[in-house]
Amino acid sequence: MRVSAKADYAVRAAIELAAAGEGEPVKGERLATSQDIPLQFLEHILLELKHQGLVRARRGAKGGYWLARPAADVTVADVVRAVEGPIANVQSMPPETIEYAGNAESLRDVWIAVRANTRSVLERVTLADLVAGDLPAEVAALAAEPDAWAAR
Amino acid sequence: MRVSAKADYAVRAAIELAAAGEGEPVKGERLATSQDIPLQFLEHILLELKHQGLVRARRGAKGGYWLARPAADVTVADVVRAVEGPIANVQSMPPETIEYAGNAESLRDVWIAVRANTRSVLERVTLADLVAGDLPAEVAALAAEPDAWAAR
DNA sequence: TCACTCCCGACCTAAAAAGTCGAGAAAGTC
DNA sequence: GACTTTCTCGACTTTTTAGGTCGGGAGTGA
Repeated sequence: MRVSAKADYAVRAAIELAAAGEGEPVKGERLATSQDIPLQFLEHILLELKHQGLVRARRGAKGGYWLARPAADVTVADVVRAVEGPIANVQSMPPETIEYAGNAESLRDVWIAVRANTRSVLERVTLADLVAGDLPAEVAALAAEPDAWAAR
Repeated sequence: MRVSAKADYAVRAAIELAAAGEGEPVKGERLATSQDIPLQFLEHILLELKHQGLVRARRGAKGGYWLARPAADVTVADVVRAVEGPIANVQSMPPETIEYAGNAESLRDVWIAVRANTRSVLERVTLADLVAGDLPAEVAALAAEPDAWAAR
């Protein structure tokens, strides 16, 4: 039940790319320093994002990375999935494929519900939202609940 | 973004205990076979549940495990937290303690929202609900969405 | 051609996940 | 009181994942 450093890094790097806009490519090094991410690790992450078609890149002087799509069309879920694969698995199996014995039958529905609820946040927030600091109402409402900030 | 085998095992074992009712203690071996969990691993899990006050146990012939509280008072979140600690962390830090640089500032709110949404499912479902196969309306509704079953 | 920057496989280390072993300690039974 | 049963619990192992590092190669622009 946790978000890996890799996924967190990936989203932050993507946010920086979104913030940079359509202008010129951003160098890996600048992404690394502005978000305080180990450069060589970040390069691998950016490469994965590129392979997944989220990011484009050019080498050489004036090279760097940029978003393949408008920031408003890229959700946090897209970025997380690009580096982590499918969201919210149980024992590294997607919940809908698991068979539970007898009494535990309904447990599957619980994991499904958790996944659905997770997606509903991650698929709704775009990189453009994040850069603007203006999250979708439903998400903002969740984060505004004082109880949501309690450590548990 | 995944549920560990341990947490899954713990919940399933707890469900079996809930299903057994207030009668006599259930042996570890029976829990292991009915839910197909490696016995010795399960014993460690049950011990943790005991240490967290969720379960009680007695040794010897006629010994076994039982729930310390009524099944309707034990949520899935209680069980998961007993074996995994706090739910939904980023880089093993609770999201509310993380500082994000500049453009990524709002990302924290996203992780907070994800956690809140996860809790809202796990804290609402009790072991009694699971045994009855009758989940709370909000959770059942989430699991009923056809889209929730799509692998992603 | 040269400096720059991404590309990418190989490698590494530490920690976590998942599970096993074996001795011991309480509880009930005969 | 011996015996059996069942939980207790620390130590150990094994496998996988997380989170990196290294170093060469290859495309790009000046």
